[in-house]
Order: sequence, then C-alpha cells, then structure tokens
Amino acid sequence: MPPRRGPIVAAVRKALPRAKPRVRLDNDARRAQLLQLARRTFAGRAYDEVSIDDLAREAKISKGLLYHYFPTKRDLYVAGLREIADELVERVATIPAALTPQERVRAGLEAYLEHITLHQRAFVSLMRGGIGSDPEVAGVVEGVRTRLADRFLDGSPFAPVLRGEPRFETALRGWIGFVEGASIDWCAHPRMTRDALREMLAQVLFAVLSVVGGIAAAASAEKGT
Amino acid sequence: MPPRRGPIVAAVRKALPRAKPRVRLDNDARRAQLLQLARRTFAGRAYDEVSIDDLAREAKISKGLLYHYFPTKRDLYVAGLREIADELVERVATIPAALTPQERVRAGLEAYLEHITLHQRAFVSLMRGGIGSDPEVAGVVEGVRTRLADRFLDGSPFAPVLRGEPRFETALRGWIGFVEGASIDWCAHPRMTRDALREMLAQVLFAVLSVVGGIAAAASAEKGT
DNA sequence: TCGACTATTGACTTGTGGTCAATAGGGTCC
DNA sequence: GGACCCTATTGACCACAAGTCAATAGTCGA
Repeated sequence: MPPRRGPIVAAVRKALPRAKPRVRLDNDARRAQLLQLARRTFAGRAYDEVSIDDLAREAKISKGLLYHYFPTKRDLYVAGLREIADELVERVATIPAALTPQERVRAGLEAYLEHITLHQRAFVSLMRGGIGSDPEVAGVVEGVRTRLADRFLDGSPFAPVLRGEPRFETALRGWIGFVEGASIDWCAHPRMTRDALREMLAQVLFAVLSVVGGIAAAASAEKGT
Repeated sequence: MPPRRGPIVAAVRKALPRAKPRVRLDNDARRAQLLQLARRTFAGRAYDEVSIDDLAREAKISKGLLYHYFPTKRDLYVAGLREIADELVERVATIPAALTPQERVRAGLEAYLEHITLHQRAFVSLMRGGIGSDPEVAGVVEGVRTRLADRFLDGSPFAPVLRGEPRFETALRGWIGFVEGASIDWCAHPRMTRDALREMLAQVLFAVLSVVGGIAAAASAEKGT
C-alpha cells in the first residue's frame, strides 16, 4: 500500500490550533507593497542573498502569501526590475518635441543622467547586477538598451539615412554601450559635472555617426569605382 | 543530554559495504579536468541550471571529491571564468612592439575580435551571463575591461597626454563599453566583416580621443581667458 | 609486508524555493 | 442576526541542491 501522504497529514493538521492572521489587505495594495519592498531589498542586496523568508518576514506576512501574489521568486525580482527599467525609459521618452534633433539628443541624455543619479543603486543593479543568464532578466536589460537607442535617435536627421544600414545598427549598439560604460563609471567616480558628461556623450554620438557615415560613403565610392 | 549526532552515526556507517572508487588521478590532472569540464558546461548552461551533482556525474566522480578540489561551486565557476578572461587579455597583449600606435590599436582589436569569434559562447557568457551581483565575478569582468583598456592604449601617443585627465578616464570606460556592445551585437548578428568592424572600433576610438581632447582644450582655453 | 599519505566515497545536514489544504475575516442576503 | 460565500492568509510540508565529514581504498616507499 502506497504511503498516501496528503489526507492523513491534513487530518492531523486539523487538530492544531491556529494563530490569527495579522493584517488583511486589498489585493492591489498588497501587491504594490511587495513590489516596493522587493525593489528596495534587491537594490541593496544580491538576488540570492535575499531569501523569500527574509522578504516575507520583512513584509510581516507568511511565505505562502508571497507566493500567492508572485508565482516565483524570480517573477517578483523581474517585476521589480521591469518597473525600474520602464521608469528610466519613460523618463527619457518625455522630451519636448519642438527641439532640433541635436537638442533632442542632449535633452534625452540630460533626462537619462538625471534619472540615474537619483536612482544610482537601482540603475547599476539593473544594468550590471542582474542574473544575466536568465533569459527574462536579459530581455529586460536588452529592452532598456534598444528602447533607449530608439529614444535617443527619435527624429534625428541621421536616423532616416542610416536606419537599416548594417554598420549603423552595430555602431548604435556600440554607442549605447559607451553611454552605459561611461555613466556607470561616472556613478562610481563622478570626475566631471553632469553637463560635461552629457556633452561628451552627445559629441561622441555625433562623432560615431560621422565615422559610420564616412565608412559607408567610402565603401560605396569604392564599389562605384 | 544532548543528541550527540556524529559518533553514533559513524559507528553505523562502518557496517555498510563500500563500492570501489573508479579512477585515481593525480591532483593536477584531476583539477585540470574539472576546470575544463566546468568551462564547457557553464558556457552552455546558466550558473544555477548546472548542479554540482550534474558536474560530478559528468566527471564520473563523487560530489565530495569535487569539493575536495574546489571549496565552493562559485569558486569552481570563478576559476573557469578567470581562465577565459586571462586568455582573452593575454591574446590582446601579445602584439608586435614595432608598430605605430595606431597600428597597435588595430592589431589589438584584430586579436580581440579573432579570439571572441573563436570563443563566442564563452565570451558572451563571460561579459553578459555572469552573476553580476557576486563581487568576485564582477571583479573578473571589471578586470577584463580595465586590462583591455590598458592594452589598447599601450604606447599610444595620446596616452601620456591624457592619462589622469578625468574626462579621459571616463571616455575610455565608455569606449570599452562601445567595443563590448558592438562586438556582442556583432556576434549575434554578424552584419559586417571582421575587418570592417575592427576599422570602425579603431576609428571610433580616435574620434573619441579627439572629442575628449577638444573638450579639454576648449575648457582650458575658457579657463585661460 | 607494513605503514603512511592522499585521492576518493557517500551518507548526512542544512538551507531555501515552492506547494497546498485549511482557516479566518468580512461582506451579503434572507 | 445567523447562514453562506469569497478570498486573503496561514503554516506545515516537500523536493532538491549546496556543502560536510568520517571512513576507505589505492599507491608508494621502507
């Protein structure tokens, strides 16, 4: 005869007295609280330095309830990450439309830099801290990169010319890497003013575009000859 | 009276018959085998998709033996990562000394690109896949960045002028980010020849240096006036 | 042949992510 | 105001993987 675990155990359980639940919260409120908590916690400690029990204890709820709201520890983590990512992208997306393309780039960079100074820990742990091996996490970070690239180039006079040009795509990824590398370094060692950094990033973008344009022109000229 | 676990259990253990150990290997050979295995495995699957039991099974040894050679799963992982990192840096470091600075940059980039094409999976999982939150892992990756930067600039005519200049340090980090971003993108979507990519990376470096130089010059001129 | 040294084993402990039946609080309907 | 239902909440439990450790089997030199 097989063990038949469940029911027997259940019968035993019934006999035990129960402690009263603590606080009863509305679904959305609880979910928001947990997300907030996760964001705070994961910004400070690494993913697997934080246990679900820790989070539950901090939130003054049982572990089971946490799993009622988020099916997985990773889901909770990703949800928090996604919020951070979206806030950043959205911040960069909201720049006045009535600017010259160059000014739009500068404004976007300004918004970007302002946002990351305000949320340094979250930003760095988003771009560098994540579990890169997890496809979903990688997707979020990757999404930030491509969406930011799109924003920065929105309405640029270069964009229509260069979009689709293979070299351009790679160069753009490169520039995004530049921005990431420089700004993360700048967070750790703020060796210049924010304005100076912004200016540098903008000028590098223009320089990169001109390099790519030049190479493309040279290549087509050579082909033409 | 306290439980007194150990000895009692030990006495019981003695009675059990033992299977014979499989193969007996010299210390260094075993260690090398395990490192090799770890590198292969972690290049293909994520850190926590690979269990110690998996590795032990694959190596046809017991888990305990694995822990005899590497005190921790993470240590094993980091050891493999470190090898990959060192190989890459070393590859870039061995370029002929009798070249012009510009040609040295190109040669370094060539070596870099050749190496990462040959070891794509390892390279990408080194730079993007690691457990970024682990300080030791982060250290390895960070080390690659700074060491590569040093190599690329070795003997450059710009270096003596710009070293220590705050903007320059940040710009260099940025360029390293550019190289990383562009080359990882290129691994996934090889939209151009290796030569073309190398040329682009080199020209971007020169452009970046000129931008930084220009800004620095402008700043000092302004100050001087 | 014996003893020492060490590579090797595998049962065990511990910690943590994840499951699930049971329950308590609170509203609604008669 | 009691019966009933809905759902937020609990806590005991499981599974599995990292890490520990006393015991053991090869091997080599005296």
